Amino acid sequence: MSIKMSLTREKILELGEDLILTKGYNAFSYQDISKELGIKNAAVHYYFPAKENLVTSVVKNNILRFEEMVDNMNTRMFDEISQLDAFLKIYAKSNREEKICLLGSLGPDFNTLAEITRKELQKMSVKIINWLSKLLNSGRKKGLFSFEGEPNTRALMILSNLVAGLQLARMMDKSDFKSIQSQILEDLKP
Amino acid sequence: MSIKMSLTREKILELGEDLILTKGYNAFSYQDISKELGIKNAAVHYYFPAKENLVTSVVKNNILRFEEMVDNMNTRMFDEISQLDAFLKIYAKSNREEKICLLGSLGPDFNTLAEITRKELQKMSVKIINWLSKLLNSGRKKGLFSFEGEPNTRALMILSNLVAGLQLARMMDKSDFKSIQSQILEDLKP
DNA sequence: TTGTTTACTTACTTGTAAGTAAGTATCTTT
DNA sequence: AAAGATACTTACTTACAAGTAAGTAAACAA
Repeated sequence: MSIKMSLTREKILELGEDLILTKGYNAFSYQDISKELGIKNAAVHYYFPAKENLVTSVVKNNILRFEEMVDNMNTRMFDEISQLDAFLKIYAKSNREEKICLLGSLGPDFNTLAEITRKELQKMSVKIINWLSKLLNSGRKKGLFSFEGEPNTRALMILSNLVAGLQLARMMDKSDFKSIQSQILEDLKP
Repeated sequence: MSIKMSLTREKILELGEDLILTKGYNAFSYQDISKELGIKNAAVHYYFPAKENLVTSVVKNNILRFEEMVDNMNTRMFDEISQLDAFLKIYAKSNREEKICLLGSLGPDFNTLAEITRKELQKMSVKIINWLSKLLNSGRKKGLFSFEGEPNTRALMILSNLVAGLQLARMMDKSDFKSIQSQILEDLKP
C-alpha cells in the first residue's frame, strides 16, 4: 500500500469495508458511499469500476493488514500467548464497534461473489487458519498451551468461535462475546 | 402449522428459506421465487405482502421446528448425548446440502432487518442457547459430559463452532466441518 | 506551451426490486 | 342461487442500483 493511494480512494475503501461489516455486501450501494463522502456516484466507479472490484480490494487490504500484524509480532518476538492475545483483541475491538469479522460477513454471501473475490476470501481464511495452527502447535510444544487433537482443527474451532461469536453478540448480547473470548484462553491453559 | 396452509404458501416458504440459506436475504428477490414456482410475482406478495413478512415467517417456522425436535426428543426420552448428537446432525446435513445455518445467514444482515424479524431471530438464538445450556449442564451432572466453565458459555462456544463452521466450510473445505463436529464431541468426553 | 494524465462531474441508460390496484375464476357458504 | 372468500393474474408504478460515455478543470511533464 501507501504507494499511489489517493485520499478519496482510501476513504472509499475504508467506508466500503465499514458498510460490508455493518450492513453486508448485498445491502449497500455506491450511493451510500458517494453521499457519505460528498462525491458523485461516478467518482466511486472511477476508482472501483464495479462493486466486485471494491470488495476484492477490501479483502486484499485485510490480508495485507493481517500479514503486517504477523510480521510485526514476529520482529518483536511476541510469544505464542501474546500473539493469540493480540489476535483476540482485534475481534474484541470489532465487537465494541458493533462490527463483525470480514470472513463472517462475506461467508454467507460467498455464492453471490465474483470468482476473484472468492479466491481472495479463500486465501484470507487459509492464511489465518495456517497461522493460527502453527501458533497453537508451537505454543503447545513449548508448554504454553494445552489442547487435544490436531492444531488445524483447534484453529478452526477458535476462529469459528470468534467469527460467529461476533454474529451472535450482534443478535443477542454484546457481552456474550467476552465470555467466549475468556473461555478460549481458559481452555488453552496448561 | 398445518392448520390452513396452502401448498403454494408452503412452497414459497420453503424456497424462501432455501434462498436465504444459499444466497442470503439481501441477494434474493421475489422474482427468484415466482420464476422457480411458475407463478406471478404478485402471487408471492399475496401470501407475503412484503419481504420482511416472508423472512419473519421463515424464522418463526425454524423456531417451531426446533421446538418440535426438542419435544420429540423429550417424549422419546433421549439422553443428553443422543440429543446433542441429533442437534449436530442437523448441521451436518446443512453442510452436505451446502447450506448454512439460519442464524449465521441472517446474523450479518441483522441491521437491515425489520424490528419484528430481529425479535424473532433473538427469540430463536435465546431458545437454542438456553436449551443447549441446560442439556450441557444436566449432561455434566450425570457424568456424561465433562467441560470447564459455565454451561451458557459452553453453549455459546458450541453454537458458534457450528454456525461459523458451516460458513468456513463454504469458503474453504467442506470437510472442515466434519473435523469441527468430531472435536466438539471429543472435547465433551469425560 | 502544448499534450497528457489525474480526478473527478454531468447526464444518461438499463435493469431489476418492491409493491400495489384492479380484475377474474373457482370454490364455499348461506 | 346469490354473496363472499380464496387464490391468484394483469398491468402497472416508483425507486433505486449498477454502470457508462463524454466532458472538464487542474496538475504535471516534455
